[in-house]
Amino acid sequence: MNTRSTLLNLHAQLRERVRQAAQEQFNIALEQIPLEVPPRVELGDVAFPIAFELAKRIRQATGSSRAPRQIADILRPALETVEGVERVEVAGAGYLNVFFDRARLLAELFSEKRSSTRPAAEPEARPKRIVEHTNINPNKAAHIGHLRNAVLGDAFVRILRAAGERVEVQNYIDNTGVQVADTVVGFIHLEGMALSDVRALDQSLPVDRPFDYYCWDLYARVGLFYRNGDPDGPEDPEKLRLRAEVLHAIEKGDNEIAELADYVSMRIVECHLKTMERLGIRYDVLPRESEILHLHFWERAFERLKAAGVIRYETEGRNAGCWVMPTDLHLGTEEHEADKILVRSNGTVTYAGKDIAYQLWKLGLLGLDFYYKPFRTYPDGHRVWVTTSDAREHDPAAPKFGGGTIVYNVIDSRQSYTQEVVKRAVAALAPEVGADASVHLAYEMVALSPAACEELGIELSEEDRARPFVEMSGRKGLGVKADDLIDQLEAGALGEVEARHADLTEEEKRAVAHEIAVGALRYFLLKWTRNSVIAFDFKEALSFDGETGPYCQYAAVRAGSIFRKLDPEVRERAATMIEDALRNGETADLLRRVFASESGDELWTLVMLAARLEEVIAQAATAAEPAHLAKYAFQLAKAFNLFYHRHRIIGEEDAVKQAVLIAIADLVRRRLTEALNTLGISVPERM
RNA sequence: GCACCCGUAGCUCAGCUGGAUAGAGCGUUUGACUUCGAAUCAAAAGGUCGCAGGUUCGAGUCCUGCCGGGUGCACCA
Repeated sequence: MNTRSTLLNLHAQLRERVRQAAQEQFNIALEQIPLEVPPRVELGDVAFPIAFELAKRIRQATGSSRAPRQIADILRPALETVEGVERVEVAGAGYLNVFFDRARLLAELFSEKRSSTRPAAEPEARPKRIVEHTNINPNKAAHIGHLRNAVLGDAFVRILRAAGERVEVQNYIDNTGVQVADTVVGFIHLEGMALSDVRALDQSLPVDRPFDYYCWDLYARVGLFYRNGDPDGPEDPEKLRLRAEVLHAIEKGDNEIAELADYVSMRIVECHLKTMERLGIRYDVLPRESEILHLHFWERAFERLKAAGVIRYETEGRNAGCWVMPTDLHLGTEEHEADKILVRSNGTVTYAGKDIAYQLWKLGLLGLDFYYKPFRTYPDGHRVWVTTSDAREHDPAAPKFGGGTIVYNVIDSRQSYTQEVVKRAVAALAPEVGADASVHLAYEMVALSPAACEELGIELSEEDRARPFVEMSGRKGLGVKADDLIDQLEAGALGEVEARHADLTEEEKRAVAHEIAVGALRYFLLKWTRNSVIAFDFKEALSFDGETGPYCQYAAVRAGSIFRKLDPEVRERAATMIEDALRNGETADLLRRVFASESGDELWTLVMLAARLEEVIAQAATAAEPAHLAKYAFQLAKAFNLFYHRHRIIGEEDAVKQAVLIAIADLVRRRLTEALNTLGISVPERM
């Protein structure tokens, strides 16, 4: 188990007392004891609205009614004797409001010197969770929609790890799909290139227009090519035949086209990983679709699906000759079939089928495994592995991948239906594992605001202009490339840094600008909840003011600068005094006096907010919603900025008050930094 | 047609398993740098939480029905 924080411990004790008291006083067994934070600090630090619930239960059990306030009064003594509680009040219609011993709690929180290195006790012993994210088709440069996926997935990974979980990160590579085929069609039929030509071209490209950028444009040209130059025209069956040929050759393998496709796709994967590393996003393993095919994962899954009666062969009707999985997810109509086709009448498997096989492997239910070889090593030594179907290439040093207890798939909510099919198929094959082991971590798309389209020089129809957003389209080359956006953010941040810190070296300035750019971008993508469509707007995304990453970073930097300038002796004396309050009642009384003063409530509110970090991380992990943590980080930064504005720490003359201010600033600095790190945002020394 | 998601301040969005007087950012108006950094802070204005019922001691939150918007329902991935 993870080391419990001071605050969570107190919560647990209070809940237990409520449970006992309800049992002893009213003979009622409570399953859940809701605990809430009162709207204002004058109403206490935590509140239990449990008397209302008990009033109802007592009436149901005995027929006699008791006033909630009276019930709360009876429960009160049980809470008052908990260590760390100063007093308990009954308020409103029957709330039990608990007030903590501020001096004691501050001292305890201050002494938790663990910050970001807090060891989650033996995560190795925890059941493995797998998070799959990024999953970009390897045929063109990444755009901001892909970034939302990767940043969301990566933040979630960090949140799980902060909560003490063991996590494996996978990035699925669809290297044999239609989109790769399209780019390959471009090289062969539009450019007239063979593998050697593509290699030479790749070598000759300028750094600011690398291979993935080239393919971005080429892919858009292929889209036009299929439609004979008219973006809104019909697709030409003759041209589509070229795609089918290429796709077939890729799937078959062991030929020149497949080699070309392999070069293109893996070069693009390299580009994607480079882009993602700019944002601090890394992976453990890259499972590839080519291996799912060549190592016959599908055949194994197919046999089991047939044996279990999960799928059936259609002999008549529209789906004659296909293997389908019946579903009741929606009703079938003339236009739409209710059943999901897994094997086409020509014998080939659909995406959903392959995904079922892959999901079974991820859960350790398939009974087959990939071979693995190293793909690349990050500067700190962390290695990413890629799958291979060639046993001779297998590196025995490879860790054991797959076999997760819970698998989170970070995938666009537009794929909810397919994900539901996959989940149900797995649950039908392995009822002991069930549907809950497969989690679709769905999120809404990133679209473009009309203003963003204008800035990109995209012509909008009357109709589109009236809409709140316009969907991006890789096929049309319509979108904001990830690296372009990061470049713009870095340029903007560099300008701000230069204006403030002319004394830094070029290298230092660029490093700080990079941290700010990453902070801005990651926060921008995380501040929205998952089911909110992001209408991308340049002005908003490039802003460093208001609810942004740099705002949060700035608060932490200011806190840091206090400690850079604070006399170490003063700091040491303050720490000694605060810790002494844990043992010495007189010292504790001195601290209590500070909290009882005019600004006491305001100071305490900040302490309680900072104390809530673990709770928020746990909640973000359970809800799989990093936005909760992002909102919290902003709230904490905002509260700190207010504190910073109202109190002079270094110049404070009252030694006791100064000690309290120092302890609070230190606590908030540590908590804010940890919250930001858990979102993948670092805090520079200066900015 | 069916399924899922969303309607909260001028705009963009929060609102944890139902809880006390519905909150932020942007924008608007007005103030605060001789101070540990103004990428900051403060104040003002801004709301029938889409509409109508229901459950509950209590509903922005849960249920039903409408209205409005988005997405999906491929022998694409």
